[in-house]
Amino acid sequence: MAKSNAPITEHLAYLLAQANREINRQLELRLSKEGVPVEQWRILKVLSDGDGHSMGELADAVLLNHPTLTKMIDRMVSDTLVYRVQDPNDRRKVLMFISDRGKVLCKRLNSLAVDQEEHILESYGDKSTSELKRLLESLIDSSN
Amino acid sequence: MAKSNAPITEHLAYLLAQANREINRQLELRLSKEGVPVEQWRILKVLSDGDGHSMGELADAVLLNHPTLTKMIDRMVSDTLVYRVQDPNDRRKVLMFISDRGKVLCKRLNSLAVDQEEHILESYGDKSTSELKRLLESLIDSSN
DNA sequence: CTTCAATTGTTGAATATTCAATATTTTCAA
DNA sequence: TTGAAAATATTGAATATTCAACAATTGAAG
Repeated sequence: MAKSNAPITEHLAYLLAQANREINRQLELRLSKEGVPVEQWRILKVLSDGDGHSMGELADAVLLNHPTLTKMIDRMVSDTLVYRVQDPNDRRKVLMFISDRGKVLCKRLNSLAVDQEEHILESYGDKSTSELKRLLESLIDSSN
Repeated sequence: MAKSNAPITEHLAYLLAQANREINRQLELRLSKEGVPVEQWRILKVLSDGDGHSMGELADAVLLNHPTLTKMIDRMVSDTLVYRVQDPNDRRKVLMFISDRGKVLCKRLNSLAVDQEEHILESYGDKSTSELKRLLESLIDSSN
């Protein structure tokens, strides 16, 4: 049974927030070399399969609320990293695509992100990393 | 070696963000019963040892930037959940204390938070939960 | 068919967060 | 002891996020 007087550092919610904050901060630092926020990297990465993704789909995938995504996409359209196309099959929907410029940027960002993953692998270890990933995936699964 | 074309769902940074978002959303939902944001629960919990904590210390502990914490504390002071005392030993510092009202509220919040932990234990399992906590702690350690 | 509910995306106002600058106090070296 | 640098917290302006309302389209029941 969980104790209600346990220090906050023993709560799973807190540990997740703390770990996320730290890892995200590191990634942010690397991506800032290209002046791109983490969320934009996520967007480019999801779109880099070349398919069209609706805003709703994209919002889920990149962990952003709809209005926040809309405004971020507005900026990225201005920067010609992505573009909107009305879905011909369902005209309520907007399909997002990555541009050539977006693809080029995404490649550079991917390599910065991989740098970080490798840095984590070094200091944290191969075994721990893959075990942690496995557990996180299963936690996410069990929460739906 | 990490692959730069790996889907975003294989990045540790992404899995952490996703898990954190989901668990935090659930906790938020429970705490909303008392109309309190997660960060305020963290603050009350840290202060509930009865000691005075400086703003800097508190900001670290509750994972908030200094200006954000200052403004949140302003609200909590208005609600008489906490109060400020100038540190007599170092007058640059402000020591934060929890009020009696804050303590009462904190108890109710703790039990909501424990509800959630127990819900996670049920659906995710005892073993996985403690193993995940262990790995998260060690990741955080290795990142400093 | 028509109408009403549901889905999808955007907007504007309200709210919250962040960045840079500031004020105060302490530390420490000259 | 003095003066410059560091540490601490707050403020205000700029930015970002969220909430609720909206517009457009589709789906589906009558």
